[in-house]
This record gives sequence, C-alpha cells and structure tokens, in this order.
Amino acid sequence: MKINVLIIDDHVLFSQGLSLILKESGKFKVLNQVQDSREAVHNYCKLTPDLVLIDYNMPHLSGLDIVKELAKQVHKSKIVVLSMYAEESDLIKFKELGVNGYITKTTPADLLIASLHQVMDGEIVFEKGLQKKVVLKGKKDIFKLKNNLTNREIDILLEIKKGHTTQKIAENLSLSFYTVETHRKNINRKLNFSSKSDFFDFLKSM
Amino acid sequence: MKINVLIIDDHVLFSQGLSLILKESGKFKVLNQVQDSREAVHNYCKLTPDLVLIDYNMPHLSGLDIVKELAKQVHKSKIVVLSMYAEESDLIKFKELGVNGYITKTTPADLLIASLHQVMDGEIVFEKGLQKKVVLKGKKDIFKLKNNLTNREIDILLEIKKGHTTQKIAENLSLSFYTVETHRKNINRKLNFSSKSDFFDFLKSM
DNA sequence: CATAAAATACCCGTTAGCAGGTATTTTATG
DNA sequence: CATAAAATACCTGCTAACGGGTATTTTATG
Repeated sequence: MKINVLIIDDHVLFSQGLSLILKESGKFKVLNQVQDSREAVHNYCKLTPDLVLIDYNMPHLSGLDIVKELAKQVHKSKIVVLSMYAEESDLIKFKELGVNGYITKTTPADLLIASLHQVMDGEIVFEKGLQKKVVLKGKKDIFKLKNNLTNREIDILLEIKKGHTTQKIAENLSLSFYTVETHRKNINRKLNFSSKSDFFDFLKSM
Repeated sequence: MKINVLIIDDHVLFSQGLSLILKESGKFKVLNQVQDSREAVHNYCKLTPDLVLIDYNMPHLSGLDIVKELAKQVHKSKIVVLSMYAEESDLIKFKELGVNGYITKTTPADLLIASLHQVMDGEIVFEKGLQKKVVLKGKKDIFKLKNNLTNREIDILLEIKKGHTTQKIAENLSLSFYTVETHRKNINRKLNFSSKSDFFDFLKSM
C-alpha cells in the first residue's frame, strides 16, 4: 500500500518536482498539489492523506497558520514542514504545534524519502534540530558565565523569551509576582540594554 | 540532440525535482547539479552546458554574483534565473547582465519547459511566470499585501524595529506623538500578536 | 468630482514594565 | 559553621504601551 501525500506549496515548480521524486521512489502516491490555504484545508478533509508536505516559506500565506488549521480538522495525518532555511525559532514553534518533521530543501531526495518513512513509522524527524540542541546545552554554561547570570535568572529569561508576562511567569514557576519582578530587575541591571529590540535580539541568541 | 543543462541551486531537493521534470520532457539532459559558486564556475567551464538554470534566492551566495562570474568565462550559454518572487529591481539587474530568462517558481512545469525552448530559440523570456495578479511586486509590497499594512505603517514598524520609543519615532518622522500611537494601534489591530516576543519575531522577519 | 482609503491628530483610562528601595530564607562553599 | 551568594518576597511611584474612542485633512481612484 502506498503512502498518500498532499503537497502544499505555492511554488508549483517545486511541487511538481517533488511529486516526481516521490513517484519515482514507488512508495508514495501524490493525491494533489495545492497552492493556497483554502484549497489546502479543503483537500485535506476530502482526500484524507496519510502525510502532508507543507512549504514554510510561502510569500502569500503562512505555513504556520495552515498547520494550525489542519490541526483543527477531524482527519489526522502526519505533517512534515519543508523549509528553505533551518530557523531555530521556527523549529520550536513547529515542535510545539506537534509537527512530525521539519526538513530543509537542502536535503537530498534519498534522505528526504528515508526521513518520510521514519515519520510514517511514528518518529519525529527534525533534521538539524537534534544537532543544534546538543550544541545549545554546552552554550548555556558559557552564556551564564559570560553574562554573570544565575540559573534562576536564565529560567526567567526563557519565560520572557516565550512572551510570557511577569504574572504568567510567576504562575508557571510557582513564584510570587514580586520575586519575578526582582529577578527581572536584576537581569536588566546586569545586561543593561539600550532598547527593547536589543533585548529581544539577545533573547533570540539564547 | 538534447539540450545540456547545468543547475545551480543550493536547495538540492528542488534541483533534483527539477532534473526529473526536465528529464521527463525528453528534451533536456541535466549534466550536473551544483550547490556553490566555485563548483558552479568550474562545472560551467568543464561541461560547457547549452543552458544554465540558476536559483536566485540562495541564502549564502548571490545568484547575481554567479551570473557575473559565468559571463566572464570563455564558454557562452543561455542563462535562465529561477526565482521565488518576481522582484522588479532584480529583473532590471538581470536584464542588464544579459540573462536570457527570468522565471518564478510558481510557474507550472509545462510552461517552464515551453519557456526554456523559447530561450533556446534565441528569445528572451522575462514574464512567463508572472501571470495575472502577480504584478512584479517587490518584497516590500508582498509583505504589505500579506499583512494588509499601509506604507506609513511599515515606516513605523521599521522604527519600532530599531528599538525607538513612540516619542522618538514621532521626532524622527516629524509626526505628532498621537499620530504614531494611532499607527501603532492600527498595526496591532491588524497583526494581533499574542505576545511581545511574537511581535519581535515578526519585526525580525521584515 | 465624489468617495474611500490613508494619514494625521487628540483624549482618556488601564496596565505592564521597570527603577528605586528593603528584607528574609535557602544554598553553596571554603 | 560562618559567610557570601542566590533566591525569595514586598512596597512605591513613574512611564511607555496599548485599547477605547473621535475627528480632520490628504491622497488615490473610479
């Protein structure tokens, strides 16, 4: 039995090439290729594919939003995001959304096929995610030392990075509102950013 | 006799798909697919292709620079640029460089094949991929359309991106504090971010 | 030229963030 | 065990941001 695939990508040329790649492998059947979100949701429900391949870098619509839409539907399938670049922040978002795979377009076809089979076997394939995470763990200590931050302050920074308010952070970490404010104060004193955007740039580098 | 093609694109997945598309047409022979500029020039000289297909939207190197490099070589071939978006400013640059075609990746395979044949017949094909509504919009315009933002709102967003306060933005743009606040309000209403970090992520993507 | 969209400007009330403090408890660490 | 560092908690006051309005002028556009 072949794996039924739905491709969502407004770059028709890429979709058609990808279809041929999948077809050649002999294990996949491309049910349809769609170029916009309305068609995407409609085809998803009608065709009930086993696997959805969605391009993230679409100029006119957000891959993220489509993934959210698909997640709302009754039919459930594996979802793999195909992206031009490996963006760390995007990776986290897609992981949170429960996407089954994130593969960059720099991946050779055979590796893609192999990854898709892994996904169909229930694995979660985040190509470069694993490598980066390992690197990040070593970074954390250097990061701490470099900025004279304490463990708790890093906890708070990670919460801020998620976009949580002081109140929310307090709830999440089971702390008093005042305690979180104190930490924030100390962080700001230590890092002393000249503007909000500098601060958010810093958070991104974490 | 088949048309010998060299593909330059660091998105291997796309190159491989494109190769299959060309192969299926029966009229093209893909000599090689390369991922970086050095390989590009080397292969160009060694394989002397009839046609070069080059991706413009490469993250780490400029398609423009590669085209310039190829133009310097002894061997001459037709050069067609494949792009994600149709950007007017780039179009002019490529025209000046004597590129034989500029086709977006939203073009269906059959139209691409037809366009490539036109190019091989000596025609210059610059608008095959740009059908109906896609009216040569720049990145900024796509961005605008995508989010329903006005020109002024983008000005304000760029100021916010710099980390300026409302007061500072008002001074920089010679506007009233209240006007800037109104714009910010409208931007927030249109984009409706759930958190500050989402907002700053968005700014970064500008 | 009529009309809509965009850009400009002003007012009010609320809240989150932040800088200024002070102070206690817990945890390492020599 | 003594002491410093870290983590906890509370209070005050100020300001930027933001959402709710309203309203006028300028600019496109059919």
